Amino acid sequence: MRQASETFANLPEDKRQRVLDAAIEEFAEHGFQGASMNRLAARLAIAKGSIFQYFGSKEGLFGFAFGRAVELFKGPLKAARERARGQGFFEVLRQSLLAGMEFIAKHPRIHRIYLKMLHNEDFPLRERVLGQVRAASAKYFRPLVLEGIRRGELRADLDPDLAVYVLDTLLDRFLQSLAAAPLDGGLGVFGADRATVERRAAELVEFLRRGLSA
Amino acid sequence: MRQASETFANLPEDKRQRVLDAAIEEFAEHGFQGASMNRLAARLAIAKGSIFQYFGSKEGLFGFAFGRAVELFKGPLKAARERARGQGFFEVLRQSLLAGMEFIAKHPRIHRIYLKMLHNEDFPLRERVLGQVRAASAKYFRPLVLEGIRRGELRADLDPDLAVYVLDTLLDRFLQSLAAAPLDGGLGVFGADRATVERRAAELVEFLRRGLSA
DNA sequence: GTTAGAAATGACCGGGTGGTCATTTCCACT
DNA sequence: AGTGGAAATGACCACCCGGTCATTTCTAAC
Repeated sequence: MRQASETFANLPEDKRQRVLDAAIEEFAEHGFQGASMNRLAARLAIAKGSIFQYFGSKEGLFGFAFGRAVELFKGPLKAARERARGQGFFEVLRQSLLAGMEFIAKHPRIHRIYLKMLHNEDFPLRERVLGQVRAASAKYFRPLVLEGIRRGELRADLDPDLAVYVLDTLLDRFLQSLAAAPLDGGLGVFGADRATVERRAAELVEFLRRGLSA
Repeated sequence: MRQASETFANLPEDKRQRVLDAAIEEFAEHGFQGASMNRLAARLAIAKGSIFQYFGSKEGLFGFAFGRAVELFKGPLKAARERARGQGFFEVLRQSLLAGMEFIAKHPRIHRIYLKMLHNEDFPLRERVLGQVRAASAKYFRPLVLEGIRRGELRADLDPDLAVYVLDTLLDRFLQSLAAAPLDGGLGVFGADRATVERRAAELVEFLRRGLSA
């Protein structure tokens, strides 16, 4: 996370929050390149000069606002693993999906920025942020898979690399389906109510448990 | 596909191709919003006015160039299905992955535009193009799954909707991994040589065939 | 009421944007 | 060589961008 000026640090808490919220919204709607500092200032009904006084530049604002936002992601995932402790591989999987859903439901704009960042090369910090996300995912799933094999829940000759990749892929894309209609496929989870999505998540996990082949 | 002016239609074939190629490259590198008509004109070493004479607007250019590009996608997929005819569900799957790889290897910039379009709302024709892609995917996979069940290759109680979704997800994302390092996971296919990628593709299909559970 | 320092302001800057159009260049046909 | 219409041109337009900074406004201590 980049640092903001002392001026910003001295601001009252609610104003700071208002500014960061509006910034996240602007970046979520328009991406980094498309975001407009003029529009942001107008939205906030404060002078553009103030924003530059706080963060120095558009890039500085993004770094600060997004850096603060990703901090929010760490809690829920740990909680999910706690919740499902000792209930087996596939239950941990299901709980992780639910945790992801919950985070997205609570912070949809952060997720949208992440999605835009995936294929938009001109976001600042892109390499670092995406690298961290992927590394965190691998660090999360790999022990899970190894433990699953050890306990006999998963096939002994499973390729862990491939298994981690498939899990990461399916879960990440399932969460993408919640936010982007074209990725929904025939699943019907885009914009669906919570119960429907939870049911589909459980079905997906069940699907993985049973495998494909006859 | 939008239409270009008669002026453009009258141009010699090689110049038309040069213009469209450069346009695809510009959009692939910078997205729709970020693409610059000035830069494009400079690249082509022709006057900006000419481009506007041909296509009327930036949006018109994109519609025409991209519309022509997606036409190229239809052939290889049909060929893949032909090639694997009668060799079973999973062989068709493998051949389809190879066809996707081949297309991306031959037209990487078209694929990049598609990827950018996934999460960038301001592309013209976005809804229509992405909807068509998803529909084509479903239309391709669904009979494959149903046939697989009928022939006893796939579990009889498989949920076809979910199966189609998983196949679409995994294959699409595998192809994304070829083009975007952060999506590679631990797989090692980003930027890898053809043999490596083919091996990984075969492993992925094998993984699907055998399933996860013990 | 005065004052000092922090915070807010918005006119202004250079530069890039998509788009226009009067003018020039080109070329095939007589 | 002359000519008519198609094609190419690039100066120009209004607008918006990220960023600057001299000036004004606010606030709190005395």
